[in-house]
Amino acid sequence: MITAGRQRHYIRQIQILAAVRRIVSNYGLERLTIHDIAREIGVTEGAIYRHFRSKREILDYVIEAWKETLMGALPDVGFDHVSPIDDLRNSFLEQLSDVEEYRGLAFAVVAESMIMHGAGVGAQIAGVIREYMDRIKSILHRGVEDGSIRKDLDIETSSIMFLGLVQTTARLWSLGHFRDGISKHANSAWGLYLGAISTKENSSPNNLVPTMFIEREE
Amino acid sequence: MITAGRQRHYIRQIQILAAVRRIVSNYGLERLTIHDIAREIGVTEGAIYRHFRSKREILDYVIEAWKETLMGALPDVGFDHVSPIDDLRNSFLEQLSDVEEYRGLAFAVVAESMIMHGAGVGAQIAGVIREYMDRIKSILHRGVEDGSIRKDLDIETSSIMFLGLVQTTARLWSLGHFRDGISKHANSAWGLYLGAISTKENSSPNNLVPTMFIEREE
DNA sequence: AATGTAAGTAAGTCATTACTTACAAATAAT
DNA sequence: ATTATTTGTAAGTAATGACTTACTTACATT
Repeated sequence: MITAGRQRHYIRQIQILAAVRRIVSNYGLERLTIHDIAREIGVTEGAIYRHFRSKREILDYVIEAWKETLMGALPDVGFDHVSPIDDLRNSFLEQLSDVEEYRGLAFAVVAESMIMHGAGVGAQIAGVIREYMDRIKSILHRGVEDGSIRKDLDIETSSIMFLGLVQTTARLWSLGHFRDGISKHANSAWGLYLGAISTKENSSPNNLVPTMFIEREE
Repeated sequence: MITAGRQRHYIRQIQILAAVRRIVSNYGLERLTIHDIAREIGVTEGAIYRHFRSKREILDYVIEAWKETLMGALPDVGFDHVSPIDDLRNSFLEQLSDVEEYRGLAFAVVAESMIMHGAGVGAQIAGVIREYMDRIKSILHRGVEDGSIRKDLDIETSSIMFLGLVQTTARLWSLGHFRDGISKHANSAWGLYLGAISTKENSSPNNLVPTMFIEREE
């Protein structure tokens, strides 16, 4: 993407964010260099430093954006109107649709691998994941209370299974493991998970349609 | 670890493998440099090149070792003596005990993040994972045939869930998400998975003890 | 004991990377 | 219209990383 001429500060920041996503998706973290980010936008290295003081600051920005996407797929705290099961299903499908949209690698996967890079970034991402898991757990608790989720479950384990199913589906898809779209698998995966956690009554798989395909800039 | 004096070729290769594990576990892929590998063993950089022609060759060796560990946790093909459910449970628990043993990061997790590093290594690891998944799927098929696993399951999805549960448990543990040992979670996780895939009769969770703790060098 | 080889070292080369600096042009403010 | 500020470039620097080279030392074999 070549962007002629000057651009405003906040525009460039967003362009840099998009460039980071594209580079990591297509070539991996190895090629995530200031040089390549600059080239992707059509600008020189120095220009990048007009908008971020350091590479680390760029990563902070990227992680922050990822966090918002991730947490945005969850219902707001204190919003008990919708059933916990529906909340979980919506979050599940929305996250996987995000993956498909960013075609290549979801931020979930990208961030995941950033964990291995330097203590600072890793700890930051671990924190986001912890926050996310806490929210999942609280939804599961609500489900236990209203009787839609089995009492005898270990909530911790159930939340891990949730995250694991999302991440692994995303990763395998990004590795080219699936031919067709991700949504077919998303539905089947949700059915499986639902069967594992729900009280017997509502465990009727294969009646689900992906609904939450939200718009996003590229 | 400082190793005085000369060592034989194959000894050094194993030491290098161990050094790679330790470095990645403790400091991440960023610090996986020839310099640091050499220092870890107590030797100079040049010496490393007596035993491997390139860094890539070291990674190949590491991936090969990881593949053997991974596949070694699965039953041999054509070995139908043990029930499919038991096969899966053994593989599941063995893998998680591997994680605990290498305290810090299992190879499963390490390899996972290597995916993001250069097309070559990524493709290689993707291949190993594909092979692994095929084996899991064939075990699941056997279970469907002998009636211990539900007919109505999507095998692909079920295998993803299996991998996801292992990897995510491993990753969260390595991120310091759990205080106590991993085995408690391993049992609870297996119970949850078993409940999701097995025909109703045998779904009795919480009656499992981790059995497969195999010895391994450090 | 002599000799060939395997294993090791010290000191490089060369490419790359994050970041800086001195200066120029575009845009906004007065 | 003049000035100040923002955004950009060209050309660096210092550090680092993979890999090489010329030379040395330990060791096994005959």
